[in-house]
Amino acid sequence: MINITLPDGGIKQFEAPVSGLEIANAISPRLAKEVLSITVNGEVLDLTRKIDSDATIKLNKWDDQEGKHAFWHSSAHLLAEAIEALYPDTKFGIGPTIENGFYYDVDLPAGKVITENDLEIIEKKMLELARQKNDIVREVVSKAEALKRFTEKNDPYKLELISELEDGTITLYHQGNFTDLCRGPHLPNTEHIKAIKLLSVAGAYWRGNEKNKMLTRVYGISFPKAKLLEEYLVLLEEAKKRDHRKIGKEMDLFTFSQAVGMGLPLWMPKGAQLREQLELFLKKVQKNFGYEQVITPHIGDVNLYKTSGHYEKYGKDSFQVIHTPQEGEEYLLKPMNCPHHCEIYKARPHSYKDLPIRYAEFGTVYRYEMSGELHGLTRVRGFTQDDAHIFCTHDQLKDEFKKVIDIIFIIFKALDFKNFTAQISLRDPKNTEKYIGSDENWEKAERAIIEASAEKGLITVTETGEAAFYGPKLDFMVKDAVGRSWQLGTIQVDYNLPERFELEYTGADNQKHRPVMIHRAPFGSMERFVAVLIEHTAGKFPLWLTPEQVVVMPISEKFNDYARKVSNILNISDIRTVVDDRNEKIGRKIRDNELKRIPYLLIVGEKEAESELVSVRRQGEGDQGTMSLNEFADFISNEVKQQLNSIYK
RNA sequence: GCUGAUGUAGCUCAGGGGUAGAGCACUUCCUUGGUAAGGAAGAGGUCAUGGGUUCAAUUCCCAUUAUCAGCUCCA
Repeated sequence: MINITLPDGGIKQFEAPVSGLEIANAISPRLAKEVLSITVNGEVLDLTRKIDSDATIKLNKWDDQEGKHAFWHSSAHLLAEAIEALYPDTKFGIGPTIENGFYYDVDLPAGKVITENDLEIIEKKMLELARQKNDIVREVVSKAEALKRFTEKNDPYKLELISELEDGTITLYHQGNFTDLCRGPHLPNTEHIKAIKLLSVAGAYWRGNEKNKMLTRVYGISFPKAKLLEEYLVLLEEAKKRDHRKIGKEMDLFTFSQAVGMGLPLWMPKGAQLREQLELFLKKVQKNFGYEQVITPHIGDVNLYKTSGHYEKYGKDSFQVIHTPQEGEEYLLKPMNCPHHCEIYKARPHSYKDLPIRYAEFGTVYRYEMSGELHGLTRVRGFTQDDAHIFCTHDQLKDEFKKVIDIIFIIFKALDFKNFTAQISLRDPKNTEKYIGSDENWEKAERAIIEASAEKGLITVTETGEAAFYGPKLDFMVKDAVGRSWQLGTIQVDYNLPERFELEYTGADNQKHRPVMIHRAPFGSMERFVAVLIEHTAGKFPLWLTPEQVVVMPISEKFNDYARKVSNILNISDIRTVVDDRNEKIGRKIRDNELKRIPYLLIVGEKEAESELVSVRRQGEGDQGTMSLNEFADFISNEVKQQLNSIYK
């Protein structure tokens, strides 16, 4: 007899060996039907694996990540089985699970392609195979045996994978006529897979290397119940409606023009208004934190970027140099603001008493992203960073770092970004020659970042070897509507540029010292930030950001003058208004869908015009009553203030 | 950059080898006088661009270009 400890601490005794499925059955037959995998002493295993000694277990169902994992992994095998049946002689790469679903990389026989239209056929085949209720059987094989089997199948990808595995650790999984090299775990039987949707098909390089052959990758998702699939598809549809490209078009925020060039966004009046509000907000915060605004040009002498080292690293792969009538004179569109700010720092001598110095600029930069990388506003070729560079002493580094984290917190709070990931990127200690700067400085900087993050209560993930070559960094990632992760805020410590630009300050000891530089951009870039903001809010911005807060609507053209007067008076109080001229021959009529995005509607007619009043309606909430202009101005300012005050708490 | 898909009115899309279609938006007129509206008429297109096949191409073929999905990349 062996003791099996359950998650609630209860212990059950079984005759060894016992399988997960048998344990589940002993608890309840219904559980046995729902359970998908088993965690035994922390290791996730097939339900059919025999346990032969005391163990702590957890039975994983659909709601458990481990359960979904096994489910989707088996679904990937089912996909491969279906493809093999429909396209004989296909060679198989890998077929893992992903956050939502699974994919399989396949190398189709010459001349065959899978297009979106074929997905439905493959889906049907998968369901047909699932209904055969085949057991999924695990087999342990020697390396020699594995190599032999896949040599027979003539599958170069699996052979490559096997050749890298250690003998004794190799397992195969069989279901029906299909066999795959796989570590598992899997479902006991394909019958659990009841609903399948193949989502897309795309190319993917074998092992992610662009020098390798491009395989066909089929993405899919599967569920134990049809209803769950329906719900997921609805969720996907909802996410698509929040796409910033769609909303940006609907709300007239920004556009792209082929005549201007790809990846070069054009901000329309309302988008510019939104962006301006964000900029004003950050400028105000930064002012409180002791930043000074600077302004630098969009181009710089090529030699500036040779000094900074950027030209050498990226010159060939970026926008090319700008020539002038003067022979030999060459300029570059600026790909970053740092060198310019270094030159500002350098323009005057500095005392340790002046530090830290914080130069901020909404600096527009140009980077030649590869054409396939461009994506709405999230990845563009010309964008504005909310950039700032802090020049400080080593001793001030940690404190400055913490202050930058504070700014990022303020912004994320202001816009209700709760689901962000903070990632600390450190250098690879085994490969220190890749990085510049002394070991001592690196250790100091890394410690400063780690401690500053910890002291700020930030939950971080740490990536070793992901640091920039000039210093460690802390990045803030936020997900868009469909779950793609984008880097927004970034804080980077830099030892490289102060060195290259020979930046100095005079210390208390009357000696020259080198300052440390912090690059930081809380939004990351205005473009990407606005994109993510749109997807988070689905275009319903907080009142303080809304491009148009109030629409004034006269009930007839007789009251147009009064409507315009109302608008002007409110504008003086910084309330962004627009007049609906629907009853006048000249002027702009506010479109219905436009109207629905404006929070307040002021109706003005005879009663209002006589005693300088407005009738207020709040979008979605109906009549708010009649009030004087001053009352309304206070009313709306209070709402804005409330929103902003809650940010600082 | 790679693989695949797509490009028809301002927007969302249908169509198809022989005068180019719808809904919404737009313009004008009418109605409506406390209203997040109603009716009628009108205007709007080198069917992404350039070649080819054809008596005839927006439609078929090729190339280019842009967009979309994914891969790769992201100072």
